[in-house]
Amino acid sequence: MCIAFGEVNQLGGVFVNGRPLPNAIRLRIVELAQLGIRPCDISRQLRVSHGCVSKILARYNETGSILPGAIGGSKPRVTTPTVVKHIRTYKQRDPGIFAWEIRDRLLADGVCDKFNLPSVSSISRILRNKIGNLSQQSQYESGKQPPHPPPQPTLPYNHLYSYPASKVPTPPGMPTLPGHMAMHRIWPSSHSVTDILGIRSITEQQISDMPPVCSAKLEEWISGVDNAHLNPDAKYATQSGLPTVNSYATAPSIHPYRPPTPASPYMGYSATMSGYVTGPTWQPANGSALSPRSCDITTPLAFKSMAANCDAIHLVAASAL
DNA sequence: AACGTGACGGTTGAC
DNA sequence: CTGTCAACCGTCACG
Repeated sequence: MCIAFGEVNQLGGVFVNGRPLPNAIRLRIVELAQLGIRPCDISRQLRVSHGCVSKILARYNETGSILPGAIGGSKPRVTTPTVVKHIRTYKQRDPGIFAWEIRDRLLADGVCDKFNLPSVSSISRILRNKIGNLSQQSQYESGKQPPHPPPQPTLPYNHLYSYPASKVPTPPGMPTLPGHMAMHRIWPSSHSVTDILGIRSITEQQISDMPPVCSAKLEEWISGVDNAHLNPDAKYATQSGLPTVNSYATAPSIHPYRPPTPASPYMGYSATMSGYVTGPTWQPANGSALSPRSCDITTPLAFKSMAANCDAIHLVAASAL
C-alpha cells in the first residue's frame, strides 16, 4: 500500500509513516548535535520528534552511522552449505561431538563469526536432518553435489546484518567515524557522516560498477528521496509537488527555527538552514558552515559533491513536474 | 523542561 | 505471483 502523502507530526514536521527520514534530515540532526545544540532544540528546529532525534543520535554515537537500518527482508539463513559441510566434517572426525562444541569450533575456525553462528538447536537440527547417519552423508557427498554450487563466502551476509550489532563503543559526545565498521552493508555503502558527505567520490566507482537498478537505488539513498523519482507513488514527491529532499522538508508549515536568544548557535546556522530547509536552490554557503566536523575529511569538497548531487536530484525533480 | 523508552501503526523485502 | 514474517521506521505518550 502506498502512502501518497506524508503526515504531519505534533511539531508540524512532515514524515512518512513507516519510512525513514531522508538522509538530509538525519545528517542535519547529527550536524546540529555536533555543534552542541541540544536534542530538544534539534527536535524543534527540524520538526522531528525528540524520540526520533534521540534514536538517531544514539545510533550515530554507537555505530558512527546516520543511516537507517535495513528495512524488510528476511534474515539470511545461517546454515549455509558451507556451514553444513563443516559441521559434517566435525561430526565425521568426532562422532561424539556435541552441538555446542561444533558451535565453538565453527567460531574458532572462522567458518562463522558471532553474527552468523548457528544456534545449538540449529546445529542439532542439522545433525539430525541433514547429517544424521554418517553413512548417508558420505553418499550425499559423493553424488549429491548441487548442479550449481553457489559460491559460499565464509561470511556471506555478515556485512548485511552485523552492522547494528557491530557497535563501536565510543565515548559519549565523541563519536568516532569507524568507516570500516560503518560499511557492513553492501548498500548503502557507507553510514558515516563524512562518508555521506563525501559519498559521491566514494560511491562513484560502485555506481559505475553496478547494474542500473542498483545505481538508481544508491542514488535514492544518497539523496534520501526514497522512490520519489522511481516509484509512481512518489511518496515523498507528492507532499509539495517537488520530489526532492528539499520538498520533504518544505512543508508549508515549516520555517527555520528561530533561536530564543541571539547568542544561540542557531544564528550562525539560520541562513544556511533557511536555504537548506526551504530553498529550492539550496547550495551550501561553504564547506565549514555545513560541516561542523573539523576532522578527517576534505569536507568543502565533499559538500560540493553533495550539492552537485542535490542539484542532480533537482533536475530529476524538475523533469518529473 | 529534557530525555529515554516502549507501544503503536506503518513499510519493506527475502523467503 | 502472492502471502507471510520479521526486520525496520517515526510518532506519541509516559515516566
